[in-house]
Amino acid sequence: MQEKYLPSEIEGAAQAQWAASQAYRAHDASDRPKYYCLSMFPYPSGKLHMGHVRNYTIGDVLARYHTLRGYNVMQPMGWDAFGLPAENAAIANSVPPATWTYANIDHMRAQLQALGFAIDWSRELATCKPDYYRWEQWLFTRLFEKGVIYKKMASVNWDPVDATVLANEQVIEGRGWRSGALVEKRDIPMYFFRITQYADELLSGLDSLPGWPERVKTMQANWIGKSVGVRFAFPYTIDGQDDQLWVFTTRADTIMGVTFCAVAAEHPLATRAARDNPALATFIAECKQGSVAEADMATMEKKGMDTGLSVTHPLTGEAIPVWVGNYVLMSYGEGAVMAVPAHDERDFGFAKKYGLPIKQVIDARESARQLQQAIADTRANRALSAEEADYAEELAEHTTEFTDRVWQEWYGSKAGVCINSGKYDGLDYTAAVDAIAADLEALNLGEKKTQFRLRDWGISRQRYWGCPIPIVHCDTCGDVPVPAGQLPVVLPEDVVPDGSGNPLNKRADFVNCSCPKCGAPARRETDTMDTFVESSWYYARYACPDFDGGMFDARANDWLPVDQYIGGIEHAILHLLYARFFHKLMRDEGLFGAEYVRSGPALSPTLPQAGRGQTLGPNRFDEPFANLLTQGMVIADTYYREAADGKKTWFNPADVELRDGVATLKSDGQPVIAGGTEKMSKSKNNGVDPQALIDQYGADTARLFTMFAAPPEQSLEWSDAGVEGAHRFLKRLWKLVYEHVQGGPLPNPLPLAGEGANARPKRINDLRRQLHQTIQKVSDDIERRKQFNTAIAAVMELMNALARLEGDDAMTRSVRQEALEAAVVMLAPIVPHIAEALHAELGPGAAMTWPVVDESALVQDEIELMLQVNGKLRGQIRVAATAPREAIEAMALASEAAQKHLEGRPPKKVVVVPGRLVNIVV
RNA sequence: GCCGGGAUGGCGGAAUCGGUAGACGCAGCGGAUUCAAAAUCCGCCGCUGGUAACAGUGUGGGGGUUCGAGUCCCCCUCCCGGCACCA
Repeated sequence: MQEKYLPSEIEGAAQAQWAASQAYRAHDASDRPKYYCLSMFPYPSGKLHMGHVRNYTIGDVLARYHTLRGYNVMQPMGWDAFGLPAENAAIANSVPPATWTYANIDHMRAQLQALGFAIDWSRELATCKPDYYRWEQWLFTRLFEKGVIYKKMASVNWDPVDATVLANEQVIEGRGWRSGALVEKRDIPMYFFRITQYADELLSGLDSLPGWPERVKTMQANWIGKSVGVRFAFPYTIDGQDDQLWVFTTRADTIMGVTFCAVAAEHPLATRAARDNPALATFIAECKQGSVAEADMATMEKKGMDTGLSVTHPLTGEAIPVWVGNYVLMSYGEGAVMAVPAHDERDFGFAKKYGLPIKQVIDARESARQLQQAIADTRANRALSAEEADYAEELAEHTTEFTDRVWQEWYGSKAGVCINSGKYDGLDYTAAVDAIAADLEALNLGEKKTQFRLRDWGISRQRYWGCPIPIVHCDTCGDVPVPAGQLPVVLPEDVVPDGSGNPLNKRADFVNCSCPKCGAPARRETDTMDTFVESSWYYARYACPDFDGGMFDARANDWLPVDQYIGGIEHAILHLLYARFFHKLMRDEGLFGAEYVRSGPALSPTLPQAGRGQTLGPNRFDEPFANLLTQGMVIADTYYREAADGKKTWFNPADVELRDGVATLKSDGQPVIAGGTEKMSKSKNNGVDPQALIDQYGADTARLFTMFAAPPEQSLEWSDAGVEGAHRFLKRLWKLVYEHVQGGPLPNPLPLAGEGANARPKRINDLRRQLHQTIQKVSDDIERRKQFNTAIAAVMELMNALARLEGDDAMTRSVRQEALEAAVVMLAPIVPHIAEALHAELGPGAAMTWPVVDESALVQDEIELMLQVNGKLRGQIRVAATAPREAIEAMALASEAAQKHLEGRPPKKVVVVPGRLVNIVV
């Protein structure tokens, strides 16, 4: 055995051996339970960044752990290869996006391989390849014919100078990123998926996902935003025509307080009013400026203008003025809202600004008063609990008078009763909504309706580098889907975009075609699909990436669902919701989950086992990802210098030297300014190149540090010193094994486990107890808690104890062998290369299996309890592990520490928490 | 603006079900080894007072529940993620 730990040597050898033996090939036919472990595939941006290293190491730890536990593991990898950055690179360097993308993929694949991930590379796929996206096009045509996909107008950001559609991130402070032109909203036709048709199932399905983080499920539920309300109309007559203005509200109980309506700038009423109102026309044009991003809409100043038109209140018959509001969106709901300034904060602000009337119709004070009366009655009978007293106090704050001067929280409360509302006076929220909905329905002017915040998914992109939408536009036949036999519609790869519109429009060879229905000359659709479409089904294609007879074969049934999905928290809503939606679409198309004909032996489905993570129930094809782990960002320090004109130059932390709290640039020795710790990014130049790390310390050190520095779900702060600490641990581990192996062969089997503990010295039993406690903890940390930093810390503690264990007798050497063997296997998921090398040195020939806990090693006769007096720690007592409560109490009271702090006072109460502490209350 | 998270020593973090706050690692300090340095090994290390024993104090800020709160409840501040065309 080598005395020195040489990472490059052992890592190269291990990787070569894994490749030669196809060690990580997932077997389609196996009698072992399957474990499908998937990390979100990367966008091939050029180089791997630390976020990737972290993501894929987490996945690899779980994959390797389950392999050691006897599962048939599949861990695939691929490329989310379509997208905007390739077009940006093309504009900057005049390279076709395809060329750039394929070069990046080759580079990043090599980097992933250097990190030693247990990936089945035979399943690799890239979404920009026709053999992948042809099935996306095929599914599109089926869904189009089924009506799941439809066409409608939608708003986009339009750059009038570059004559191109901009992504939201390309709009900076209302201007195009390259041209600097003021961005406008423009309506263009787009294809939409009817995701709203699945809204209910997407919402209720969250309940079948115990293996998902609660916060992700909450975010998705809020995003879907199911609300029950009333859709109703304000009738009006204009140009001698009777018509109706429809709105939706969740606060129908406040309908008697409507003092105006607001419509979107694009609403027909607004357009009609602007016809003979030039000022309004100008205002409407102004509303069309700016980006379509919701965050911008929500934070901008709320502006409006009177249309001069009015509609009739359906219940009171009053004339209600109609305003145009820049905050009302045509694409949301009806493009119009009723405004109740007294009970909606936004309406209140708007009314104040434009001097519109505010009419109170809800009195939350009344309900507060009733509750207070109830509390007073209770008080007369008994004392209030602390909780009740709190509540009473809170209620008291809600009894101030209504005033139209300042908004107060309780104005928006649903916990009130109607006032100033005629026949509805005195009704509470539910009763008022019911009564009002019934009256509107009787007038044929409204009904109760369930509405979702979720909108249909627009997938048309006016870009080149994406999956072509397989539609042909024919003058006579309309939009005709490309027949299956003519798929794929291949994207030409020799194109260099120039930033002004979609270059596909200029490609006659792509655009010109004949109608599949009538054969007449026709035009091919040049919009491509949202790249979220590709990432919505790739996980299923990994089961059968080589299948060219259809989207999936029977192997998809075997491997789905994904047992563990790992990716960034930034995907909590969009990607994960779209993938869940797609899964249901594909299920309903019978692509998996239905009856199928299989050839060859089947996989065993994942066995639900205690503590083995969550497994989906009987409907295992309803959801794509049984368990989800959302990892945090990788962040690092930033440093910059500011030029006279305020322009900042950012320096990479690797080029900065820190001494006595002063940061200087290594190259010139002059100081730089610390700019805080932020997400690693190109713009702040604070990225750490994983390659440099691998070159200097090896892949195992990079993996160990990223797993040790923080738990997966938190953000991870980069630290070069911390990396060295991780490397030092591996060197210590190597040395411990080296010194042990130098001692020569040991008896087989080791004389340790089972009975006879009494015959062994205490230091041996103590070490074995720690060893088996560590096995227990590490198993639980990896499998259930998915918290690897504490698992590593536990093994480090074990190694520290082992280093302190002295003696060269057979017993000591045996326990050392047992501990080292177990430690090496426990670390193997995290640092597989060194683990493999050390395992070979410790137990020649034997295959690695996860260590088993020896329960007998865990037994303890005596335990230590903390002793508190009035909740303050005052000492410890040692008691027999089996001591009864009374004996513990007596010992505690008799103890010196207790006597000292009791100062003769009699104990009022003694709290005994078994195995933990004793608290004496005086 | 709305939705979801987070805040613990000089630093990253631990404390899993309300029960010893600071495991493990980094940095720092002291020592061993060395001609010297690097590497390695050993010890100390929240803050305040004290030679010490010990005492007080301490988990972003304010209030509360409890024998006991980093953990639960209410209010506030700051930071981060998402907001439908970045992926």
